[in-house]
Amino acid sequence: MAKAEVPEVVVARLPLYLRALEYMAERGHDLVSSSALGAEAGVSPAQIRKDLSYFGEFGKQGLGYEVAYLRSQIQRILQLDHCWNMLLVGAGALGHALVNYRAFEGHHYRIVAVFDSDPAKVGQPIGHLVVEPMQGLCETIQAREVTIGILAIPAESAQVVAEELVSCGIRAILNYAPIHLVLRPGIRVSYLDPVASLQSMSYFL
Amino acid sequence: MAKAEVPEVVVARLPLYLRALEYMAERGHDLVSSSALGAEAGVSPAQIRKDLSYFGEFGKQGLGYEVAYLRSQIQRILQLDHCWNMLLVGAGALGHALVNYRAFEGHHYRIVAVFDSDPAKVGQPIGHLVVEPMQGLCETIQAREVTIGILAIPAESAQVVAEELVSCGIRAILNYAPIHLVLRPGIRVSYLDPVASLQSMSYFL
DNA sequence: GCGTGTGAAACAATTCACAGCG
DNA sequence: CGCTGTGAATTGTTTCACACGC
Repeated sequence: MAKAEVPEVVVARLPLYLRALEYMAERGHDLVSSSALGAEAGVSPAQIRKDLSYFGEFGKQGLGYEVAYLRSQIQRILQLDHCWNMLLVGAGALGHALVNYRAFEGHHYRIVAVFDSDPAKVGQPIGHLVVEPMQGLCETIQAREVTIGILAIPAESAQVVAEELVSCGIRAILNYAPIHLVLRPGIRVSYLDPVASLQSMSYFL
Repeated sequence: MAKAEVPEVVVARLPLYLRALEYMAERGHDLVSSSALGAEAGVSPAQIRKDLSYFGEFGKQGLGYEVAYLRSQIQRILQLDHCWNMLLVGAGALGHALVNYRAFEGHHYRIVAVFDSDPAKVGQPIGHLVVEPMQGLCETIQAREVTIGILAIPAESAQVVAEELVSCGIRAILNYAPIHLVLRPGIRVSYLDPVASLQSMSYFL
């Protein structure tokens, strides 16, 4: 079976499977069962099979899944067959870490420009890029076909900047600012807030 | 009603409410309704009321919630009334950003030591700390009552280091390495992987 | 009237268990 | 025989809707 409404949780797990498959490929595995993949990804075998069944039939009964094939199929489903251009707002310590983060390149994501509202930071080199002033935002987004914005700025300015990104054509935002963004429907936002993660763990300690 | 099994999703939302309450307090709000809080936190009013009802009755009928009171109650529930000592492993660009991240201090989390296996990095200053060699890990954890470990290291070494942390008494891990950690039950792990977040957004673009 | 707190209803996600195929 | 793919059963989560108190 293919198509139909795919729950978001299912989509959110596909990257975990992909990651696990990459490690198994490195280790030279050709075939993998849903149990083995589950052990590697931290998910139950039944869940893996159910999740994959939303998108098609990728396994061989009695054998398991071909690592290389399943990997390429998940990449296709997640639209990872081309490189995504991203733009970063915020040239602080986190911004530096993100520009220098190697895993983006290895996974077809590329930060093509860095912006900051602080005039003192504009012009400074950061990795292979140079910090640009906010005025150039829209032009860069449109000229370089940037679809994803990364916010590494304080919560105070995040909403305003996010709106600006969206008005320029950005369709997804990776938000490191600890604030909920209110944007028009259809715009995807992912939140990465270490404090929130820590706080929910604190409950269980 | 108090106690009973609280679902993890509920606990995971409390930090969002707390964050929203902090902003409302800054803006001078004394009272807030579940709808207003929901708008700020990106959650439905009914859900907020249901979530809070797992822990007690915090609101006033016809009025809403007292911002300061609800805030203090959620802090209490999440055990944020004392400071949590954390330890960081990995003195790369991300490690630097984390040590200099101001929001930790403002929320009763504190990185008390940084470790790295690279001899070239040991001894280097990073923020107000100095990078230490891995041998000192256990001693620091026990001497300084460190309960949370942060992994900002490559995936290859994350499992081994995580096991070491756990064997020294760490009870929660904030994991930036893109790999699923297998640890004994009771150890909490939060995963923060920007690539995984980006990949699941890519599906919808 | 307004907004909380909460059972009951609706909906969603996960696990079970087994037919079917290599 | 082993392991996938999948309906059915179970379990979990969210929304509804209304009694109750301010």
